[in-house]
Amino acid sequence: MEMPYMIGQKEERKRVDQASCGLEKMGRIPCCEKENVKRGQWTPEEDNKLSSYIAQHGTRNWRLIPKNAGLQRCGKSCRLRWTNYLRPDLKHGQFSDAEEQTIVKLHSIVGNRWSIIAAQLPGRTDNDVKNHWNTKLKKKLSGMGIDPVTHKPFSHLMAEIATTLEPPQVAHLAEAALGCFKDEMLHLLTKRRIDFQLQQSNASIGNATTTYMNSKQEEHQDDEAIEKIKFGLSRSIQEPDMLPPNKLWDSATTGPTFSSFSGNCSSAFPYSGFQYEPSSFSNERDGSPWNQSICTGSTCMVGDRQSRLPDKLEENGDDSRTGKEIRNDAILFNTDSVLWDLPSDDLMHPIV
DNA sequence: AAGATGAACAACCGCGAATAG
DNA sequence: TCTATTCGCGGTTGTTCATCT
Repeated sequence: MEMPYMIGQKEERKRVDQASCGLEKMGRIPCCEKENVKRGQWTPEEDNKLSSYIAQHGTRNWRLIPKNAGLQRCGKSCRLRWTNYLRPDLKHGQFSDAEEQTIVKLHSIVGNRWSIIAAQLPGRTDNDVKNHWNTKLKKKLSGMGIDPVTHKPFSHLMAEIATTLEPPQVAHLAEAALGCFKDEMLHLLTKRRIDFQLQQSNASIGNATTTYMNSKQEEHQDDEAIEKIKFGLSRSIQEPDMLPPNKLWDSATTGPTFSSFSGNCSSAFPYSGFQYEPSSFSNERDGSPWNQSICTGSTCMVGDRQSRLPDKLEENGDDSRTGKEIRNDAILFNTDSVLWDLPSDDLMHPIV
């Protein structure tokens, strides 16, 4: 399917991109002739040509494959079509609960290293995993109050930030947080995508925790939950001095606080048999659970580009981009900064 | 019924790593 | 060791279909 309008846009963007990064000057060689190359959706005829050619000759030289197979496609495009769609060993159905769990677990460890994650899921490609993460899993975690980048509860991140601020700034932060998250909370709750049930009798003192519920609730319960969340946030705003120095928004304050909103996720993830381990989020051995920097999580953004492996891994000769030099999966799954106890036996393939 | 919006998936792009010569 | 080429990865965009208003 030719899409001339799209090609026009892309060419323009490419021209701008190249100009901005000096590629024209450097004389970067295009991966294929742009003219006479078809783009967009593949037709069944093209799929057949490519599949039968690869069945006979294998995937030795992607640049030659389109020529030899009689396709007006870029070699790169052929490779992508083959690896993401035509390969006979691919699964095309929905992701199972177990697969989703594996993705979340591994993402908490290796970040956006989709190829590493996909390698543990037979029949799934990195593109599949990436799309599934971006369209579903990220939202699920966010809906649970968990930051999909660091895999920490939003409340913990806020508390960590707050430790660096003076009380008046903390109040402003809480106010901003209320403004930022209010609409999303209301949306999620009223849409019944997630239901939050505040722990009833003992929620007010001591053990204020919020439990993720799959069960349906009455409309007025949603409203009540929203009101409680608002109440807790308001208290945090109005009484920042009441908050203990190292445990901002802790359950010590009466009523549900921001941390109680998402603090206990062990029964929170909507997959059977799956437990998110909030206790791992804090390093409580030194008595100052909130002192670690935001970036001590196993997946944090470095610069503007990649999430990274735990330091121990990188020290271990890891190629931070491909992960091909990772040798010791015991380190990978036992480091303190890892959120999950994922035995290496669980892995389909050792991460190498 | 029609337009708007969102979700899911497919495909493209540039970049850096790996490899060949 | 250096250079050119190829490959694979992750980010991003585009398309299609479903649902909502």
